Amino acid sequence: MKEKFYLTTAIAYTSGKPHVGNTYEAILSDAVARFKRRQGYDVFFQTGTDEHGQKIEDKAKAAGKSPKQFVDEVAGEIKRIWDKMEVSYDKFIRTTDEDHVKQIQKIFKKLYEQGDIYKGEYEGWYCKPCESFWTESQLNGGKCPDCGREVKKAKEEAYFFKMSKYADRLMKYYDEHPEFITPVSRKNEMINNFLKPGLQDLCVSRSTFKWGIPVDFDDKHVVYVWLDALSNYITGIGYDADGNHGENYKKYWPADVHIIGKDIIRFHTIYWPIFLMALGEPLPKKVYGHGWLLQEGGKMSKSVGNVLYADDLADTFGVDAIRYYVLTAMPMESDGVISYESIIDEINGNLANVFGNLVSRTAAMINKYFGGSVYDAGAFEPIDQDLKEVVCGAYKKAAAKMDEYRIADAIEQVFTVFRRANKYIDETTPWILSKDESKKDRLKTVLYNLAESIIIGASLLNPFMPKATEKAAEIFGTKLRDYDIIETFGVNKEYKVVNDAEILFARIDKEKFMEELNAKQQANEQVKAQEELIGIEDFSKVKIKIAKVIACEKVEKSKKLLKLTVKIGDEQRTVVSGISNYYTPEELIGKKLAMIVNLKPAKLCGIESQGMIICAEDEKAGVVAYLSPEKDVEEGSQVF
RNA sequence: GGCGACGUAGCUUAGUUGGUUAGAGCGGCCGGUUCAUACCCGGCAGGUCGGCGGUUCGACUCCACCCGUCGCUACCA
Repeated sequence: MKEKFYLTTAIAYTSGKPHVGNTYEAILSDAVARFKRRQGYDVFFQTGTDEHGQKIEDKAKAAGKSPKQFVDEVAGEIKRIWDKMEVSYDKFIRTTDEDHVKQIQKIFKKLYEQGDIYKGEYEGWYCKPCESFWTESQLNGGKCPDCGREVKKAKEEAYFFKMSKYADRLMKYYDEHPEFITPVSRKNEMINNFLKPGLQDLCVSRSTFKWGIPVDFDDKHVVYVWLDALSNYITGIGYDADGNHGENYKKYWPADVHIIGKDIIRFHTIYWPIFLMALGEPLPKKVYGHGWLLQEGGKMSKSVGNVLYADDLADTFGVDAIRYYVLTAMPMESDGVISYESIIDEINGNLANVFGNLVSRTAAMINKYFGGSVYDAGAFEPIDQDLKEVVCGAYKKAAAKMDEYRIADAIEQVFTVFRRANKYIDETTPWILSKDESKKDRLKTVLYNLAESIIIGASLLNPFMPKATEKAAEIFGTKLRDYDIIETFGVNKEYKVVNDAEILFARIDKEKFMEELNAKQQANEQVKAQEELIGIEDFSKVKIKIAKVIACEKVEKSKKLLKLTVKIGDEQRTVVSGISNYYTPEELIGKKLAMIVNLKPAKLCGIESQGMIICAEDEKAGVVAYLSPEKDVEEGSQVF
């Protein structure tokens, strides 16, 4: 009987369209799922969407839609992208699914009835106008982060989960399963920051917004989104809080791995295991926290309009190329970087030149010398041995890397097959053999060895690039192999190659591409600039005046802040500005600079800031510069 | 502030319990080849393994300190 393997992605939050970095996780997980299937595991791969919470309620409202309407649209978009990227999930769960909702209510009730959840009082900082509770760390200079007004300590009724009760058991689980948190460096963060100081009980209900799963015995409250979201891993495969589990649950739980982003490791390695302990269910075997795929030259930002989306990139470069790229761009323990130039370099280098061209030249020779048909004619030469060893040895090396979730390294191992095969062509020089009638069998054997190497390599590459590798197999008139026979050379007895093999990966003219891209972006910016035109009445709301800095010092408690005392006409004000990385206090004293004077005051590190220095930022060069009048003007002069 | 990680060739990076000439890919330079998507193959470039000490017969790999970069520091997901 096949061994089971259950893996999941984190479910994607439906607050907006996922960028390529979010999509990376689905592709990564898919690569693992496909590799495991080739290895013969009975794989269940679950992904989906997390659709509740205040943020979504707010976003929907802003878009003039009902929350359900809103999440239907976004979830549809996410599913469409996953499908487009060939993510081969077995189940796509949505937290608005009826059976999920029902189970969450049952789970909440069960935990309440057994005393792990209790009713208490949530104490936080409350902003009355915004009707919002904030935590200490969310406050901005001691004030409401939304409106900047005063907040008050306030209490509200809420349900809490007794986290501390399970802390010792969790520690024990960490100790007994050293690979539970991967990379292990994250484990220390969890232990040192949370477990050692003592776990606080977690507030698991909300009553300040509605868009969530109602607590069925107390409908003022909705279930805290993380209890809702995390449980998808069991509800999606048929968990039942009453114990009448579905077949899939009995078969697949516990999960073999939860693949998640590094930002949510805490939820998956502390809260989730504790919820499971409380439910009396086994814990997942591993939580793998991957790094982030970042965009070159700073953050992706929707307002800047430089966000890369996987589906757009796939339209430009192809699904397989983007899958390959995002998988290889990620180092094991840190973040990866994505840029158009490096995508093109990878496509041209490894995909077109090494892999694609190998397929192309081999197919062409088989057609040219033998009319498209070739088999092992038995003309072995010692030089063949090394080729076969490299080709047949690649699986073990790649599989070892996959077991460590070092995907990029696994792919690198596969490429040694193609590199070795290219070298083999130079070593055996088929074009010279072809000129000697007596070497015909040798030539046939050489080309057969190449075809066989390509099929083995393509089979290994298949989990990462499903379509292109299948095409490669079609070119050689065969199918890709599962990994039980991947270490044997000579499985196929003969190859029949198609006549006009299509090019798997076209080379891209990088210079031309970048020029066209720049032209396109400039055009977009112009359009955008026009769209964002404002009237003079908008501008006149902002009062800018020239201020003279009469004193300046560093704010001790902070890294970035400077406290400035400025004179605007007869008035003296205190301003806090985050520019200490760019200016020393001495540099600023005596200077005249432009400042917004009618901004609502805000407390930063306990100091009230009564205005804002305006600065120009050159992100690329990392330069920040304040603006000052070109001629000397009296402080207090207005800027128009 | 507390805890932790990292800093290896122009770039991205491997380096397992310390041990002979520190590996690879990309880029660069030189040479070879023509089956192929101006591809492929070979060679070279020569990096004080962040800095300074220490332990050791011997350290990129262990310890201390310094410099730099980054992560986590709880109820927004």
